[in-house]
Amino acid sequence: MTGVFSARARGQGKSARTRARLMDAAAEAFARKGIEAASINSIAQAADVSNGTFYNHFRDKDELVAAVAFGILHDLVERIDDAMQDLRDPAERVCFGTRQIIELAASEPVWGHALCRAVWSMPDLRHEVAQLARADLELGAREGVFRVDVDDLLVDVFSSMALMGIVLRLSKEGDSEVGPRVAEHQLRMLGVPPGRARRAARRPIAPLFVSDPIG
Amino acid sequence: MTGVFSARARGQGKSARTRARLMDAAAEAFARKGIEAASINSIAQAADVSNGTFYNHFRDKDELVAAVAFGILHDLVERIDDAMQDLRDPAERVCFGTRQIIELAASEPVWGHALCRAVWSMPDLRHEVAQLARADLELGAREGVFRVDVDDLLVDVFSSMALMGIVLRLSKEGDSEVGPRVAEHQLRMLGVPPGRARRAARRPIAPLFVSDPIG
DNA sequence: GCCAAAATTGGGAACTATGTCAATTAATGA
DNA sequence: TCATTAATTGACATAGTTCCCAATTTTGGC
Repeated sequence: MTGVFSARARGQGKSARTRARLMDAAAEAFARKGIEAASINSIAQAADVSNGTFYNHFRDKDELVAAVAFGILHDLVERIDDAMQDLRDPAERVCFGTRQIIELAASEPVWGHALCRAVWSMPDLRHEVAQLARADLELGAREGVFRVDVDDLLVDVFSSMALMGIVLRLSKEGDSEVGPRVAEHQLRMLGVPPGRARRAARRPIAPLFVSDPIG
Repeated sequence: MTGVFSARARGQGKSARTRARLMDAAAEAFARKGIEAASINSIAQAADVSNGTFYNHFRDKDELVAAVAFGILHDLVERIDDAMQDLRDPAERVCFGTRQIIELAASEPVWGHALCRAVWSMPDLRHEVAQLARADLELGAREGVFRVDVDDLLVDVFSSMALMGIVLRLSKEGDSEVGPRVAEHQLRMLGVPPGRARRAARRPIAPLFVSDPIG
């Protein structure tokens, strides 16, 4: 069985395919033994390439972890986006997104942690994913529901709150209230009146079934 | 000259003093050659301790980096706290703290980055430092300036915003506006009316002279 | 206080993983 | 076909980590 990254890289150049093989092998190894315990050599071996080849595709292990984590995050975001088709209210969309990403990341601790670790070392990837929330923030601003200027800084600060939500959810400190409460704080920051923020953030949402982010 | 950590550990047990010596040697080596380039062996040697001893005090290099980074952060926070003696308004105190920590961390890129990375892997240390902001949040809530319940989650979310500020300030994306803008978003989240939040966050502040966080 | 047992700390050799590099092989295209 | 570029290889140097034993410190009963 060939993993998600290889599948996605089919038809692309050899370099992209080798890179994808490494990422699949890494995803498998990380999930099985944890990130620390999976050595680069074993990953390279599982991908049928030599140690040296690994370094043609990734600067170091951190970059590999980041690439895999963001790949999976991208999948999750797409899935959440699909599930949001019918939601029209920007406040509800924002809450739904934050709460789902927290729950999904929390349901896969290895990826949740990898993500939190990767986010800070790879500004470009972070930025790219953060922009996925941007559309909803701009929609809200246009409709006057959010009373802020939407720019890069706002998007990043907004994302950092969700990220902290993931960390709290993963650690024992947090329970299922984390998502709604983080979302509520986000809405308040965006200028939604407290009462309305509270109600929107606590509205029940259908849990998203997560088969297995790895493939 | 003996470093800050050793000075702080004077009078404590031998174990604590050895640990402090390692941290001082590490701080010095990190600042001089960068974190990557400073090997455990060279640090242990500089601390007059064998390689194996290092691992009696730290699980791995990351933990050492985190310990040093948090130690320095602690110093910075104390210094900021001193400079805030005269500020009585909770909103202004919060803004001052956030803006100063962003500027100070940004003035020491090595530590700024180390901190951002360490924060996510060391929940206990993160939590401890985050609590330093708690007093001001509670003061504001008591006085009715902040309209939120102050609890662990709020404190952590609040901290994550400042942390993102540090990251943005360190990367090229951010300029000197980062501090005020992050602080403004924090105040809005805390329930301060937008106009007042904006004014408080943009009030000029005296830059804190930073001699050298390392000692 | 004193001593023996237990726990912790220090030492350094052995081991494992990371990352580099010159040499080799595969792909491209004129 | 052959020249040029790109991708891969695996041995090697370096750094990180483990292990086990000796030395030291702490603990707890007397």
